[in-house]
Amino acid sequence: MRLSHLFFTTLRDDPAEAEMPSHRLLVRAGYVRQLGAGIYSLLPLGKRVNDRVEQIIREEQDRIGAQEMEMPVVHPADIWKASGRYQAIGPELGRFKDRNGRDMVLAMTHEEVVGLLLADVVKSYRQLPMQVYHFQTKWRDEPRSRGGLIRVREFVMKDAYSIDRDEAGLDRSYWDQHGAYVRTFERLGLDTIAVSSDVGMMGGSLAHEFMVLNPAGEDDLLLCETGDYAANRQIAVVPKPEPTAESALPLEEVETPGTTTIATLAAFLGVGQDRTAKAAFFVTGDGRLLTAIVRGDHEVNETKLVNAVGATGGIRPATVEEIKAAGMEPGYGSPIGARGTVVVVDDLVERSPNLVAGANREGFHYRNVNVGRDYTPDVVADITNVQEGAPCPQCGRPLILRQGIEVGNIFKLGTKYTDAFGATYLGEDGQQHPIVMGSYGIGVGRNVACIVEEHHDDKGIVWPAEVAPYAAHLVSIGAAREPRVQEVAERLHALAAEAGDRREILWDDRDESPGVKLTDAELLGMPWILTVSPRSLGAGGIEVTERATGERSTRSIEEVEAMLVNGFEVPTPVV
RNA sequence: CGGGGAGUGGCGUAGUGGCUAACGCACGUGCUUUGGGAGCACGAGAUCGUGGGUUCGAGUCCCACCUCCCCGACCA
Repeated sequence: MRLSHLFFTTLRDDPAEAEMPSHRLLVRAGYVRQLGAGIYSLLPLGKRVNDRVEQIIREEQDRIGAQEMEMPVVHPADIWKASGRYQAIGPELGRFKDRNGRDMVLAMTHEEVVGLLLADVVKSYRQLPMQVYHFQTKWRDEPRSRGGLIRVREFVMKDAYSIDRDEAGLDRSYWDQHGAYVRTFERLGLDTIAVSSDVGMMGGSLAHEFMVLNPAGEDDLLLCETGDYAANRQIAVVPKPEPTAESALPLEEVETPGTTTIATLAAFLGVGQDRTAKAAFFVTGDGRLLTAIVRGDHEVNETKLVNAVGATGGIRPATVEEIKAAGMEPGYGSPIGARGTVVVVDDLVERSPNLVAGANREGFHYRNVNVGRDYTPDVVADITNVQEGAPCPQCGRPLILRQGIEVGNIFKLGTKYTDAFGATYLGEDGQQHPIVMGSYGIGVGRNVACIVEEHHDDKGIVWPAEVAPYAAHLVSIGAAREPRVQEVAERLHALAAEAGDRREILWDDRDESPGVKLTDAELLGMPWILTVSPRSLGAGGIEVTERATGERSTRSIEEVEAMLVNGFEVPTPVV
């Protein structure tokens, strides 16, 4: 490809609104352009990287026997009503009406369509197991997109679905996908950690997220240095220390002016924060007021809270008015004397005697509050965040807290969607059985961004060879003075084009100064930079620079021709 | 949706009530230049986010709205 004809432009200045390196570099180097919040166009270079990433994902899906297909982006809303998600999911689900006034949906994912197809296609156990997948655009009207391609509203996802007879089959499919993911991310040049995760809106029984560690990541991960524990904080559970046994003391109201935070309260009373209980207030999608009680030195984990009370529509923080309407005083709140609220108590608080808690009166708290005696919980559950340094449940070493970006996930769905669509198969026993499903997602664009996050330097992008849009970047210098430069460049360019798509090179044939061309070559990030100039020809051929290391050497024209045809390096085969 | 910030040629910015809206980059033409973001000359390119208002006069002040970015609640 001749750069003079490539649909792109580079920017000398960093775009003002790009903060993450991947966003900044992909915009500056002319790979992507933004259309709106969380909506991006892929320019030709970006499209080629995207296609390379897709191809790697495709090869690893095919390797485990998954079959590629394609399902629509626009769905009749009926199928989402049938699964219950039309009602359960909020405004992030794109909805519109067609010309006949029928409710329609922009797909966020494709479990419903798969469930419906299974009911149609699968009749017998003889057809199972199977896996299908597709690359398709998803629309998720996120409350907030961010980080360039890291979190967008419209994106292409590889979503795969496993189709099994039973749990044992699902387990095999699940771990097949796990293996495929490990190989995929390795080939993409991404260091990932598989962490246990929440099943979220998908429903189901077991899930892992593949995470790339990145300080700008949106998920908090708890990791053990030995690698024997890795979990998303949303679901991480570690044993809690047993509170010291004490007999319950009489409830005592104390004046605690101006102590609306646990820190000020504990300091005022001269007790540890672990001897206090704090209340947090939320409202569920179906309008229930939740009063969550955790120890003062802990924080509420909203995912666990949602799961503890089965809040399908999610939760939001309660307003001051809502809290007061239940007879509680923000800043001095507790369930004591409250009414019309679901009291959810952390299991540690339930076991902890004689805590300080709010008196529901401005400026007052109670000492010696005991669960069961002074108020009655509706739900007792683990609803706290695991904190950094908590003991690893496997080996007891202190856990490390890191931020991660989710580049892929795998879910054991079970029969949620096949039940919804009556997808059953006739077993060997002559009976109908529900088909058991799993679902497996990888966000393509997010992976592109994460690759840049991991593979760049202060000059620009440094693509791993397998995903680079072109095999090499040819820079011709001084062609006006020396006709041979142009001849050699023409020949190399044509030779590479004939060698096939994966061998094609980008030739900067523009009439630009050497500085501009070399700087752009580094910004664009092809793994090899070939420089042809009167100087290089005088030295015996072509200067070959490895982008990642900066190592350069002069090779004869014949050597470079051989490289173009045979590849600069053989991609490491992944077993 | 809450909090913070920003909308001025393609990009980055200056301009905080007063003349024809300025600068750098990028872009076009010509000449020079050609191994690390070249030089000179000429040139094209802006409804200053939108609508209303205040004023003799608004990019600048006021109101409303829209959009984008960042921080929080959600997810590939």
